[in-house]
Amino acid sequence: MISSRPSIWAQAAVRSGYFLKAVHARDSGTTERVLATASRLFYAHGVRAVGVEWIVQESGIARTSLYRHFATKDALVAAFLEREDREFWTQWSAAVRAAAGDPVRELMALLDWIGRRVSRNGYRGCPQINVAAEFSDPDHPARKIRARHKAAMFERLKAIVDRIGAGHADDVAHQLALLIDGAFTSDGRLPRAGATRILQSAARALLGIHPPRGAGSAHAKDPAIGRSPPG
Amino acid sequence: MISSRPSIWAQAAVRSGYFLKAVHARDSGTTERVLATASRLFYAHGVRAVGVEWIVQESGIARTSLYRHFATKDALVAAFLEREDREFWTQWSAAVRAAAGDPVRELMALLDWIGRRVSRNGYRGCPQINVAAEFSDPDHPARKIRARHKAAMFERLKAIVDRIGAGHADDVAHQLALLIDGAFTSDGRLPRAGATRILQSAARALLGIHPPRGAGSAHAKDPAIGRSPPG
DNA sequence: GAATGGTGATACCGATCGGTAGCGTCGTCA
DNA sequence: TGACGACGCTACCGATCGGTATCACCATTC
Repeated sequence: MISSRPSIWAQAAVRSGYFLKAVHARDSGTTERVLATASRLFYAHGVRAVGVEWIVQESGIARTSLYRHFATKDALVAAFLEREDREFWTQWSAAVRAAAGDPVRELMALLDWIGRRVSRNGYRGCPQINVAAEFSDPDHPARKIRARHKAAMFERLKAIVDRIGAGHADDVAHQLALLIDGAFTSDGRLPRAGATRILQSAARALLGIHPPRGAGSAHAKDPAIGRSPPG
Repeated sequence: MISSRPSIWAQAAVRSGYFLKAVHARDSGTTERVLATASRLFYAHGVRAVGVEWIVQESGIARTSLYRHFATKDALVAAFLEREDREFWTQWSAAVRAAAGDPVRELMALLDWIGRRVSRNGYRGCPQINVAAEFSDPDHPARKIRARHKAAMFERLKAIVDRIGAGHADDVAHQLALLIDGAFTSDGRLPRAGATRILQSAARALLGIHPPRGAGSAHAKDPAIGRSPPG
């Protein structure tokens, strides 16, 4: 591989959701099986470290069937990231919902969720960041999905900061995004069970909010939402 | 590649600086040529995306010579990260030196340097983070070098925060590290020429420091230090 | 002038890469 | 019962992977 991958993504990606082949009517969970296995391996080991044969072995689906559902390995990679993106926002929304109405509490609930997320066993960072770093072509689907994902995160943070009414909302939203992306790449460096505290107190400082008079850490009331996938 | 790489790093790495073969007396810059080329390609495209043949072509050094200086490709990867580590701290120290004595000004100078660093053309994130993400084996040299690098960064930040005398020094140091790692992965999302402002104002908020009365952004006086490599 | 040692060129190794062809099987539906 | 579609299996493709063996060349050193 002497040169970087050519920019053929743009044309091809136009069709049905980043190369995902049309799902056939009688499909019985094969697409899901392949995608679930590939997602797990891609996240745990990195995209380029996982060969198609490995996915075939682990999923129990035939190589030929895999290629009936995903035109190329890159299509599988794109589907992985799209799926992570969807699940991430689902959980984000759920975290916020518990505190809906009060933007400060929403933000705290969000950071509590992220703090727990990055402290999980097997957490290996944000898949969007990790995978995008493996490809240098700016037109590669992974790069585009990451860009969209991170732009969406900024917009959501910006909306919360706007509702809180702090000054320099753009800068503060960027600062919150830096904190969160930093947490994603922290790789277990944050103290055990301290990630949430560190994130929340940082956010309060950035927003100029004094911590509640009583207890030290002020968690969101609702500790639920603790499902799995990475982010 | 069905299974992850075996953990053979530990034993082998004992010898001379992560696999780097003994440099021969009459060596005339060949090691440097290879390492410089490999570093550039690894950083720009990712380690697994760059084959040895590519490095051979770009460097103009024979494949056999390359393997006389580096026992394996992984040795080259480790040497790349070690070198990035050294250059990073050299520049870090230089950035701090301009404001030596006043820890707040040191921190501001540091963040100014980082803000400019991540805004450079061709900046593609922190090589330690990027490369470590490509390997799942915790014993891989890349993982260990990253861990050491990031631990060192925390310690340096902690020392500055201690000198400033803010409360919760550990938490604040972690928060600064999150900001910086977040900036490293920001991939051009921060506003043009605004990275430094955003980092510095965040740091002041975290430290409870009011911005200087006069101008809005309060850069470190000394805009020098602008050399190249990534971080 | 011989020994030494770093270099380059070529040719090769086995393994794995992403991806495909061909064929047989089985379940569903008309 | 026959067509159809999803699937598994085997075997294969050319390309590239990381790494090595061999040998000739050339500069330095004694």
